[in-house]
Amino acid sequence: MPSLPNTYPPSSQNQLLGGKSQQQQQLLASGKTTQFPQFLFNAGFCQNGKAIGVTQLRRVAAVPVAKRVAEECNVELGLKVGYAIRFDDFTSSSTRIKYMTDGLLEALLDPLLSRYGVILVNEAHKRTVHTDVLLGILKKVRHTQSQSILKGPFKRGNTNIDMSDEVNGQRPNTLFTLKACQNTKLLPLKLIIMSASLDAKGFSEYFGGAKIVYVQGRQYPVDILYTYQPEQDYLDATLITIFQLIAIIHLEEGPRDILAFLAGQEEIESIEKLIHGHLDKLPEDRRKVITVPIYPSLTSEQQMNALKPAPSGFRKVTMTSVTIPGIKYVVDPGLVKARSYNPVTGMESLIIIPTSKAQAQQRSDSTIPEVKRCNLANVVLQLKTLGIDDIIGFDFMEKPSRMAIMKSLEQLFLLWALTDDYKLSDPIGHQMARLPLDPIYSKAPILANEFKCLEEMLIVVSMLLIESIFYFPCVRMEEARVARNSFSTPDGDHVTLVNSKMVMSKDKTIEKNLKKWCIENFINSRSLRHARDIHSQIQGHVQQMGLSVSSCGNDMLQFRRCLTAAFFINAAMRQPDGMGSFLQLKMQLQIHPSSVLFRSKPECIIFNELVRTNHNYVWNLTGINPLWWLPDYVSS
DNA sequence: GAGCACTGC
Repeated sequence: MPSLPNTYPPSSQNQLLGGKSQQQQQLLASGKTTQFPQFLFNAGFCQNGKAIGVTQLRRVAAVPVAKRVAEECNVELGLKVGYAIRFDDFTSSSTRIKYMTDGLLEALLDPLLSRYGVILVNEAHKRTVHTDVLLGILKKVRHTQSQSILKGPFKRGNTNIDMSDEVNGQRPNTLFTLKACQNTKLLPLKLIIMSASLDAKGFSEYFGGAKIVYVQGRQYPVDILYTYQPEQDYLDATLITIFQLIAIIHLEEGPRDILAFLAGQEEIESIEKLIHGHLDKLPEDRRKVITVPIYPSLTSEQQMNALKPAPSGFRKVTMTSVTIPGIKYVVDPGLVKARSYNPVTGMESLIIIPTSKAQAQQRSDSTIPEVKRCNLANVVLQLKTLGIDDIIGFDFMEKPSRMAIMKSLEQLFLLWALTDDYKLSDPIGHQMARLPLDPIYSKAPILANEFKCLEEMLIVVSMLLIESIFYFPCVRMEEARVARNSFSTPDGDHVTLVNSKMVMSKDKTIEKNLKKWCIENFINSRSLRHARDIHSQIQGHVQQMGLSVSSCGNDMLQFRRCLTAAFFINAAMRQPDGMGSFLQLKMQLQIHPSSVLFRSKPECIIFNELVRTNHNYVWNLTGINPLWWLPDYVSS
């Protein structure tokens, strides 16, 4: 182990990567998001009543950006400038600049996007699933349009921002209907793909050699210092760098906080111990350092406390796995934990990988697009809804593996969302596609409607979609366990979630002192808000679909049968040496210690989470009677 | 006997 610096100035041998914060990056990006659409509008791209569509990755970005542009244009929001995000459409027939989240597949309503003259795809380099699907659809729209335009009386547009042309020799589009545009007067849709320059070539090639325009961004002065080579023990290297920085900033005026990016709670707790271990060896006057851990499972109050300034004379070292604004020194070992999905086993695991920034700078390739590393069931369902049946033949910018596509088709088929010939089923497939959930969760309320336990299922689905509402601080673990046990039942985790339903129903006696009640019961109030939000959204949807939110009362046997029918894909039987699963999974599973069924020995279970960390752990599980699993039994 | 962090439809 290299020795820690005790003298000024410290050696620069072990400086790790320091970078600009996400907030700064957003500032850099804001000009093109707010100004560019206005330039296009002023240049006449909204003639003939056409609109400019601008995609955003996040709901929270779409709304304020639209507000700001409306202000700049001196118009009321919702008129010339508007936004559309799921559950919230703030546009009108006069809207000409429309901000929207990229997952909003407008093509559902209008396969040729004929209302739009220009579509700006923002932050395409992030390569979210939605971006990739959107690009594929836009390419298809362009192709379909060009086919009809070539036949029609209109010439192609030839302005200097035309960034897309069709690939020569592409086979004719047979999937998108041409009916909508036959005999109509169409000008070609302009596509502008905004991306970090490293990836521009890939997008250009995908759109048949589209023109690339480079825009110089305004840079914040950020010094980036690297280690000479990758560190074997990155925790140790991080520790050394933190103490080097403490030594440097001792001489400086102004803010003295240090932020260390770490991959997760475990690493944060380790480094905190290491820091204190080292501080104990230093002379009294150099021990004025406070350490502040921040990770997602802390409550928001604890996270807010962590952001308070350090006492005068103290240096503060914040160790985090989440982004925090206003920090001057950043130590970033460049590693994150990421979910990875194995389509063969259906297994997700948490792996530590280099951050995309480090990847992008060290090699010429960029991050693996999300579409190549996630469960595609939802993507396939959405594409089927758009009438795109040939998923294997869909022109993704980067194709997911055939195995991954087949696996999602199989899953959708098992959920009865697809018919025997892999077409969207009616009504189940169509109903499932209307719910903004992964297919396994969108099927659950539909089944629960038949089992007359939709009220219970809505609570469970909302709770399964969020981080747990039960909060377990290390120091008061036993008290927290007692609090959770007041809801728990030997039926399993799902029924335990149902038992906590009073927090969802906004019980008046609890609501009055909600904050106090949450603290006393070790409930994370932020998670609770999140769950309530999702609950009311899904409830609104299923009611619109005509399902009745009825309750099975105390009949938890009935509810467990329904859970079995909904989540039968994830079932496992107890083996002599632990939990071994059947169906497509052939691996040893263990019940996660956070489950109420940890230590109990159910014969047969269904579960919602399977993640490989130290073991293959399942959680959110319910013990079932294997007979319920049989198809005849489930459907009767 | 243990929990990566972000989104979106």
